[in-house]
Amino acid sequence: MQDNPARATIASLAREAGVAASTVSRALKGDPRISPAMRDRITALAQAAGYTPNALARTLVGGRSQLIGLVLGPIENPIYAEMMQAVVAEAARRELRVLLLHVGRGPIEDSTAAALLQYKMDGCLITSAELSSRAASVCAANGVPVVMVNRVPRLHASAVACDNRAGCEELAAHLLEGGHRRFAIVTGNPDSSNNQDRAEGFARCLRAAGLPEPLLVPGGASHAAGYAAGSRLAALPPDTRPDAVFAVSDILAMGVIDALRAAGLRVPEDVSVAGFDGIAIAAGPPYRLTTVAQPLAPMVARGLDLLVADISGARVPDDVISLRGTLMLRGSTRNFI
Amino acid sequence: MQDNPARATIASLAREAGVAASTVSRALKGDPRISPAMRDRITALAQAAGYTPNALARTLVGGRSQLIGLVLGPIENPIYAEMMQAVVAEAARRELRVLLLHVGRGPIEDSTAAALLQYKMDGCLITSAELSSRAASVCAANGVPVVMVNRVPRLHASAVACDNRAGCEELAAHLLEGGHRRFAIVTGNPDSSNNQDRAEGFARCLRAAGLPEPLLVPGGASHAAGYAAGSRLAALPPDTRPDAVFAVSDILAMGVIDALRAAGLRVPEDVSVAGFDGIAIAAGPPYRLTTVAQPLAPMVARGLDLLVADISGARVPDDVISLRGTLMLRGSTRNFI
DNA sequence: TTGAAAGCGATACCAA
DNA sequence: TTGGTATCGCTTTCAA
Repeated sequence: MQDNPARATIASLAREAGVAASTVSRALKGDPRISPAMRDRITALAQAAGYTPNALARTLVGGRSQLIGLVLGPIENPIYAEMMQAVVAEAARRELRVLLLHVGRGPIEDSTAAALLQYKMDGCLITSAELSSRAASVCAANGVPVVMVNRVPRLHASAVACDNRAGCEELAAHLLEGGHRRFAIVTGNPDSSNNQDRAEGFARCLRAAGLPEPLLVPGGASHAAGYAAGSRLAALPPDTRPDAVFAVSDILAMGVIDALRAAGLRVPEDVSVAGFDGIAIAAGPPYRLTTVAQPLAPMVARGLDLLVADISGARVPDDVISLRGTLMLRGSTRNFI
Repeated sequence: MQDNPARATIASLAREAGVAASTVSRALKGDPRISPAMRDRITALAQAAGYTPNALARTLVGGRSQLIGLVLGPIENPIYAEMMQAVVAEAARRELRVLLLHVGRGPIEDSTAAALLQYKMDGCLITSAELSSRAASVCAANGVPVVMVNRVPRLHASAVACDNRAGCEELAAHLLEGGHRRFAIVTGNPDSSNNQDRAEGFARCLRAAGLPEPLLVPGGASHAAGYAAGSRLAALPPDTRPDAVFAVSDILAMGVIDALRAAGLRVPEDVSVAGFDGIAIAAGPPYRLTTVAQPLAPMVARGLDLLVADISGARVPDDVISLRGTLMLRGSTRNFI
């Protein structure tokens, strides 16, 4: 079924049908002022010839490219892979193609950022918690619409993120009700707004409940960082050891749990551990992690809607959308009471 | 720094410089037969105007689009996220852009497959172990070069994969030397050539060593599947329980370990467990998984080289490249002797 | 309802 | 060394 020999084009179809190219173009996109007979004839011809429109030529004329760029966070954290999957699915639903711009840490290379302009991408989705982002500034400088997912907006841009505050409140309330009184918070990278919000939001709830300041343990963004933090916690004298640990991300929490257990402590019997994100791998054994699950698909969907709106010229005034996460009560935390 | 107001084009630069468009085009790409003076002048102008070439128009003329499609396997397995990162990095190095075609299980939607043609992608990289692949047949039917990474070729296409056989031999030899005699193999999805090769390759070594057939436990492609398999192993009467388990992928092996431990067995003291892939998350505690690490970056690099060669018309006769993995001896296996 | 022609941005060929 | 022009595939006025 080889048909390399010159793909069919509007022109070739027009020749074959003995009509003008414009007629073919119209017929193919269901222009109302084309006779049904003509439309059917052309459609059949196109079908037979295996015609595929050239999206590039179409874009050149002045239309949209239907291409969006995607900047992805560090893949050590499975949340980004899950996010990517959601993006691909939701984008496909909107007939958008996803161009991978950058993955992981480190500044986006100039050439990659340039691609954004060169390929006339309609917009850009930035799903990274890291603050820095060359792509963002390139977009801003060139009027390319941007939407941030999973982070607060920098520069001016719309954003959709999980409601960190509400999530932390629910989680904190649950742990407090469960009888926990000595808390530790394993923090994330300081350049991530999410991490800061979550640590701060959680701490605020403890204060509101009249508890002393929680122990702050510096973490990071990986299992290893969580493990290190967990080791430090495990090394604490039993009487100062927390009875509940909140790690600002699931991947961190997994590391914490592993370290605690490696040190002979039981989770949740000796220490409760909770996270934030809702990644799949942490749901089952051996973690059964209590966490706040981010509504990934809805977040991405809203983000794309915002992007599409912005692309369409609807001057959305830099919306910032916050979606509620879902508290997932699982086996890594317990009730003392 | 807004400069939406009509981006600079070759034509606008030509007008500004008072020369022909063709001159600008040549000057910008360092055509040898353009006067240094002219080149400098135009380059400066372009710089000042913030000129960015329109890759779409360039492609339309007949050149390559520098766009390649990427079909990614199920993201439950971290190996695919790591692979994606390698692809983005290696592609960038070759000035190629990566269009995300499909992620995870399920047939690639028609619209996505169509994008392959519509956007004039130069080629396609398929990094999935699953056999089915709509993208592959679309490519084959339309003469779009394809290279498979991490799977053997179907249809005709080049491929680069890890040498499953050699890896399994090394691993098996190590475990045999360590004194293990009763083996179990946790298999993967039957539609994955890698999984079959690995299970078969490992079993062959055992036979060669004069051991009885290993216990075959059906697994899958997820931690959960591994956990289920591990649970079945743990439930075996102690005298029939294997002293070494080989899971055909790391993510499976992790599940196996978790299940064994949950059942009160110690790894590696009671049972050794080894995997295949070399994913980052399994390297550290609590798994410290002994495994065969796939040379991801080299695999992807070779894959792209093959693809680029094919695109350039060098009729490579469907190469199949096999790269050696690296045996990583870690704490999940032990030596009895 | 259909046709003809202009043009999107860049390249390449043929002249000069 | 530089200029003009055709062309890639498609859309979109403007006519007919």
